Amino acid sequence: MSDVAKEVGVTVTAVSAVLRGSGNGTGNVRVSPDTARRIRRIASRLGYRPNMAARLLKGQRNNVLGVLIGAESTPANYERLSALEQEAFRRGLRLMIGQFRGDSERTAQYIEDFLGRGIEGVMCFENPTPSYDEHVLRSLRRFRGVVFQTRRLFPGALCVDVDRAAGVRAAVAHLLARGRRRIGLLLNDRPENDPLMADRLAGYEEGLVQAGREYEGRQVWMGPGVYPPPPELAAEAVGALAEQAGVDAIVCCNDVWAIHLIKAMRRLGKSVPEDLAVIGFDNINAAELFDPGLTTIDQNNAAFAAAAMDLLVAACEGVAIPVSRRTRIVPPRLIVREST
Amino acid sequence: MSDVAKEVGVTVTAVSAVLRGSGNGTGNVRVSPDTARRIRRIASRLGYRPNMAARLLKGQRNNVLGVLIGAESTPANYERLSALEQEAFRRGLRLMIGQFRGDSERTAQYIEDFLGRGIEGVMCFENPTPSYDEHVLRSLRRFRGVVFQTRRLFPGALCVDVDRAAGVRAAVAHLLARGRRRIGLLLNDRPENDPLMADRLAGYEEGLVQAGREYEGRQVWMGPGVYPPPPELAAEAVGALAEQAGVDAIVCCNDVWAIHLIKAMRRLGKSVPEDLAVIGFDNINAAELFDPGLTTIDQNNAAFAAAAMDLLVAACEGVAIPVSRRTRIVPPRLIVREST
DNA sequence: CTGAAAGCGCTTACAG
DNA sequence: CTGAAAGCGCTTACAG
Repeated sequence: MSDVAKEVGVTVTAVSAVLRGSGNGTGNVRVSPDTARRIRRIASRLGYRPNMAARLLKGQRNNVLGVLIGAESTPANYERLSALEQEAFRRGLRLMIGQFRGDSERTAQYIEDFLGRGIEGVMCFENPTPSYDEHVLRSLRRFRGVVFQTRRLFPGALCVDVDRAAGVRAAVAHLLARGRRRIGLLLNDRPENDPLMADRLAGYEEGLVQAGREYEGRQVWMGPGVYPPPPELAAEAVGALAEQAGVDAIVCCNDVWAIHLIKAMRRLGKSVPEDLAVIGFDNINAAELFDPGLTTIDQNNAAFAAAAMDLLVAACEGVAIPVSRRTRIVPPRLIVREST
Repeated sequence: MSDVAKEVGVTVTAVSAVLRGSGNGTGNVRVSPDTARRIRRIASRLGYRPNMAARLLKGQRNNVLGVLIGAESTPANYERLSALEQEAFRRGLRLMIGQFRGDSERTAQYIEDFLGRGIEGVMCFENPTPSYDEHVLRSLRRFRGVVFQTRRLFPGALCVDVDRAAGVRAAVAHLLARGRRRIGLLLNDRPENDPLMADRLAGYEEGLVQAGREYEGRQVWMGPGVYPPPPELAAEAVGALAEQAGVDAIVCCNDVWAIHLIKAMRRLGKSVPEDLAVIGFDNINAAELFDPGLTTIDQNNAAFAAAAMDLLVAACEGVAIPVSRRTRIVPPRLIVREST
C-alpha cells in the first residue's frame, strides 16, 4: 500500500480511504475524486491486493463464515452446502468448511481454530440426532452466531427447518387429486422416538382431515428405526400396507425408503405406479434416475440457504433477534415424476 | 498474549516461544520446562487463543487451502471434496471453498480474494472441459500451488487423474471371468472429441487383447456427446449393441448412462443381468440404490485426496517437483453389485 | 482535502 | 535462559 502511496504521491491514509471501497464516505478522510481515480489506477497497475490479515488485525470484519458438516453426511447436505455457498457469495462472504467426526474433542479443536481465524458465525450441518456434547456446545456459544438445521440445540439458538408436515400434506393432496383413495404412510421409526417422524405423521393426518370424506382410513406403518432398511424390512412394510391394508398409495419418510419399497413391489411382481403410487422425501440425486422416476418432496435448498444466511448475518452484526424469529421454517416443494 | 505474559511474570517473547508449539526448539529463545508449563497452564486458564491474523501478518503460514468447484458440479465432486477435507485435516490444514459460475471475471475475483487472505494453494474441481479463460489462468498462476483434476490446464501444472483405462480393463476382466463372451463398450462421445472417452476405449481394447481368444469381436457404440442421454438415445444404443451386435455385456462410460441403458432394456422386456450384464463408471450414490444394484468403477476418492494433498503441500512449500511427478495417477476400484 | 502517528497481536533477530 | 524493541500491512482518530 505504501508503494502505491509513494507512486501516486499521497500518504497511505488517502490510499486506504479510497481502496477500502466504502471510499470517501466513512471517517473524516476525504479524497478528491481526481486523486481517488489516480490511486485506483496506480493500485491496479501495481497489482495491489489488500492484505486481509492486516485488516483483520485492525478489527475489520473477516467476512468468512464457518460450516461444520458431518463427515458421514449424506450427499444431500453437500448439495445444501453448495446452495449456501452461492448465497454467501452473493453477500460477499466466504465459507470455510470443517467436518464433524464424532470425536468431540477434535470438533472443539476445529471450533477454536475457526475462532482464532476471526470467523464470527458458523452453520452446522449435522444429523438431527446430534453427537454434540457439552464441550462442543460451550465452544459453539463463543461465536457471534450459530445456525443449526432441523432443530436448535440449546435454548435461544438459531435454526432453519423444513416444514415437513407441509410436505406430507402436499403429498397427500397430490395423491387424492390423482384419484388414490387409500393412502398409507411409512415411517422409519415411531413418532415418539423421532420428532422428524412425528412431523410427517402430523402432516399426514392434517392432509386426511383436509380431504374430508375423500379418503378411506388411516394406514400407518412404523419401522424399528433401522436405516437404511434391509430388504426384509421393506418387504414387511409392503406386506402390511399394500397387501393387508390394501392401500393404493404410500407416502414414505424419505427417498431411500421409497426406492426400497419399489424394489420390494417389483419382487412381488407388482408395478409402480399402476398397482401402488409411491412418494419419497428429500429429492436426492437418485430420485430422477430411478425407474420409475420418483415423485418426492424437495427440501428447497435455495430457500434454506437464504434463511440461514439471514439469521447468520443478523447474529454476526449483533442484531437482536426476537425469540419468535429464531427458527425459520422453509416450505418444501413437491416434485412430480413417474411413481405417482 | 500480553495478559498471559503479565500473569505468568514473563515477557511475550517467552509466551510466544512456548505457545507456538514448535516450543522451545526454534530460534534462540529458550524457556525452562517449568516456565513453559506455567505459561501453558495460565494460557489455557485465561482462554488464550492465538490470533491467526497477527501470525499471518508476521509472515507465518496460513494453513488454509482454497477449493474451487463448479457450481453446477455433480454430487461426485462434493464427495471428493469431503475426502479432501479429511486429508487436509489430517495434515493440520483448513479448506476454504469457492464456486465457479462460468463467469470468468467473478472467478478471477474469487481468486484475488483467496490470495489476499494468504491462501497459497488451490485445488480445482472442475469439469474436464473447462471454461477457464486466459484471465483466470493468469490469476491461478499467482498461487504457489494449483492442482487440477483430470488434466493439467497449462504446461507444468499439477494434476491428479484417475486411471480410467485400468478401470475399464478391470471391468472387461470381471465380465470375462463371469463367463460373458461378447462384451460391448458404450461411449458418450467419439474418442477424438473427448479424451476421457479415448481412455476408456484404450482400456477396453487392452482388456480384450489381454483376454486372448476368449472374446468374440470388438463392439463399440459411440454417442453424439449428448449428456445426460434422452430415452431414445439409450434405446438406440441398446438396439445397436444388444439386439444387432448381440453382445451379452456392456461397459458404460458412466453410471447415468448405465442406468438409462438398464431402463431401456426393461422397456424391451429384457432383464439385467440375465440377458445382459451392465457396468457403470463413477460409483455415484444412486449406484447401490438402483435396481439391480449397479456394478461400477469407483473413483477412489481417498487415494485421490491423498495424492492431491501431497502435490499441493509440496508445491506450497516450494519443493521442486520433477515434470514426471506432476501428474499423479490414482487407481480406480471395481465395485461388484447385481448388474453383472 | 491531506498528512503524521499510533496501534491491532503476534514473531524474531538482538542484546543481555 | 529471558527481556526490550522493531515491524508485518493495514485503519483511524487527530492535527493541520
